[in-house]
Amino acid sequence: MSNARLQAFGAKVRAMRKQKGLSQEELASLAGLDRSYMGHIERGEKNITLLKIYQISDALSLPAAIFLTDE
Amino acid sequence: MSNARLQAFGAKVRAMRKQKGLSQEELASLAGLDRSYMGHIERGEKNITLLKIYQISDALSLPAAIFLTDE
DNA sequence: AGCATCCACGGACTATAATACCCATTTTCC
DNA sequence: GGAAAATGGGTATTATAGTCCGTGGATGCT
Repeated sequence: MSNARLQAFGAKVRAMRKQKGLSQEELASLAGLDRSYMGHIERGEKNITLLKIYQISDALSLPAAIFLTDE
Repeated sequence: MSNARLQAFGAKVRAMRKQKGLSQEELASLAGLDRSYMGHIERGEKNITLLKIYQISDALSLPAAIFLTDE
């Protein structure tokens, strides 16, 4: 599994996570996700489901929509 | 599977689909999905994956972000 | 050097999304 | 009222999302 849109999503997550000064493991814990899964997401290797997207956006206190690219 | 955010997503898909004057079957066909699956999505019964969200937004020629609620 | 933190990546397993059917019910329109 | 179109909702199977464990490499710090 690999796709430009998934990579764009993951890159956005990573950027926002770093902006908050969190490690992958810290964000994963906040979002209630597995640490290695968070790594796969940021690398764009997984086709994440909608509710997981919300778990991450909740953990970062950001609207979920900002993680989706326009194109 | 049932959840307020999934229902909100489905409601948005339905609203946009009707605005374009399409049937579930027509939209499903445009998006390359099964008609009954589209029904489940609109009713908020499925936790859709990111790439499927894009398939639907592409079919409707709308940005994917508009289907995600802020809360 | 040694220790700690962070991340990439993999394997094995479980849960569930997604596909492809089906039939019943509702809605639409003549 | 009746036919056709549109939708609701179920079932069974396959594909894959997601979990849980580990290993190794890179970096920084004392």
